[in-house]
Amino acid sequence: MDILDRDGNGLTEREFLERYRAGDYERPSVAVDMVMFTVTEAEENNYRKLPEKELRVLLIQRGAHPFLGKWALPGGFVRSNETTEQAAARELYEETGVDNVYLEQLYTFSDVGRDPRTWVMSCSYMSLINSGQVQLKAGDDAVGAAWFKVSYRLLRERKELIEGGYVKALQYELRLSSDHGELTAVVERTVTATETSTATSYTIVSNDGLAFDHAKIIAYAIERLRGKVNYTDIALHLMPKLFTLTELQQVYEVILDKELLKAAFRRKVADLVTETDHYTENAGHRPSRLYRRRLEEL
Amino acid sequence: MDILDRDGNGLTEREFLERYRAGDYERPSVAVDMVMFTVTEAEENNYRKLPEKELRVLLIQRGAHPFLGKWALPGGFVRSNETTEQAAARELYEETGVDNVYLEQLYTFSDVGRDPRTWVMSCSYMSLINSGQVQLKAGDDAVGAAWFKVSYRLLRERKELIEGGYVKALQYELRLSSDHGELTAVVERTVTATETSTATSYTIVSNDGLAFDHAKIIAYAIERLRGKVNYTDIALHLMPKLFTLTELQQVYEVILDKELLKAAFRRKVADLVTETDHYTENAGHRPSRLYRRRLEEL
DNA sequence: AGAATAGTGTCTTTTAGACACTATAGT
DNA sequence: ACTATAGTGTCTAAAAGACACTATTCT
Repeated sequence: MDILDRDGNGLTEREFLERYRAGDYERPSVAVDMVMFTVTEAEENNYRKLPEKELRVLLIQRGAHPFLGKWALPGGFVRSNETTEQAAARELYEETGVDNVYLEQLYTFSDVGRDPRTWVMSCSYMSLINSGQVQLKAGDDAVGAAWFKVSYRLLRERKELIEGGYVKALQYELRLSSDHGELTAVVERTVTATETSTATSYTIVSNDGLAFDHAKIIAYAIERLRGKVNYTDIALHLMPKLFTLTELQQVYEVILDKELLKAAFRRKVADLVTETDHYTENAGHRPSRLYRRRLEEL
Repeated sequence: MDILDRDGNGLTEREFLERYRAGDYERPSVAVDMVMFTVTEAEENNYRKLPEKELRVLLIQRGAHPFLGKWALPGGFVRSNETTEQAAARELYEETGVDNVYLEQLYTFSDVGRDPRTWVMSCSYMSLINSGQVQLKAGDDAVGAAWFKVSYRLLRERKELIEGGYVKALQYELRLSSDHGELTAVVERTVTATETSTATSYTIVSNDGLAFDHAKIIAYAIERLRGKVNYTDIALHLMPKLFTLTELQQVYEVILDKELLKAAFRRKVADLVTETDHYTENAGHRPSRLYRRRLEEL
């Protein structure tokens, strides 16, 4: 054994690890919180009109303190024999029974006091579930879970010059609605730029009905989703196996909260999809070709 | 007090919290690991030639087990009265004496066994420090810290069709060099796409000289940096207060490891910078206008 | 003078935006 | 026949790529 492998106490790594005892300093609990998105269709009474798409997020009504009765993101604590990713997949499966869906780590929230019980950090994940994979049990009150329709809009914009830089504060209104009522929160994203730094922080300005700092996490997830929609095929994970280009466009529109031009949209997604020989039937208009997500690489 | 505010045990939230005792389930330690980038200039013997820029990352040689003698990212444990962000800023200041620099959370790594001592998650941060802010003490062996030149290149690419999808594996060679020698690692990014999901994972294929899973963290940071350079002003945080457009272009080139066209580059960064009335002097050629980062919003 | 970089003009190619036109099943 | 959507063609505007040309200082 080389002398260089021994530390200041003359121990080898193996000896060191055998003797190692975790210190007594305080450790946080680490939870995963899941922002699970799906897209659903509103009912449409006109037989030939297409139903409108809605972006929805799953929330669970808390049956215990703290935030008793408030709505929270599904989540749970990470166990010592799993990664945060595995914990997220586990929670996802327990909550919705779905497996093998798009899952992406978002951000680790660690504000002091974000959980009134004890020191808890939240490692948040976003998952995209296609509407076919999970059946929405409307009014399934038993489990206290519901899919809330998402609206996230710029409310106010403030720009201020400070010494050697500027502060830009954007307030967004987050509105979540379901049969169980409507939850509203205002989340502010503040960008502080100085000579040498740029820092972005999120704060909850007002919050009616959401537990913990979950308004912030949902806002962060929506922003990530909106950002990625434009340069990845992420939105395709929200589609069923077969879909029309108009349906896909509707999903883009509901995510971005913005209307898109048909011709330009079709050019843009052309190489994200593969056409099939199937068509829609029994609509009150010209049938539409069905596509699927392109899996062969370009 | 409304009856609805009481939980199954008849407790109000205040009563619940007063009685709350953290459970005995195991908790992880949470560390922050800092990927600190800066750009330095190589010496140039020809008086009229511009010195080449180099992207560098700060590493610390471990003086204790585990990974005794290996190089690691600076970092430390998060304390219960601070956020991960504050812990990151604290580590940054302790390590380099700089303050008020660009800081961005990257990803939380939680692989089981990533730290042989105990259960440790790493919340990683990237910081960009302008070369003027921190003086590189070359050969300052006392603290066991050194700035390593970064090279990160695609080594191998493998694509494979699997049942209902494909797997794409990209191997990158990470090469870090300084007066203290050269460290090399190969990191693989694997994208697994199926009908309903797309998952990306990183693995360390080989590793010579880096501690823990830090090769993975550095690779992740470089990819984030490369991605953001194209659509944000992030690279400007690596510049001194005054700089020429050619210097800025060199920084872009060293980050992207790719040559850029001058005219196109200047158009692209035009509204990220503000021109000043100052010029470089005593170069063996035409003087160059100096710019600073644009802080007034567009 | 000549080396080396600074800075601009302009042509081409690509991409995005805008909008109009044609096509077609189903009641 | 008419409604509502499907799908394409084409013009324009903006952005990116390519390259050549002129400008300027210091040794």
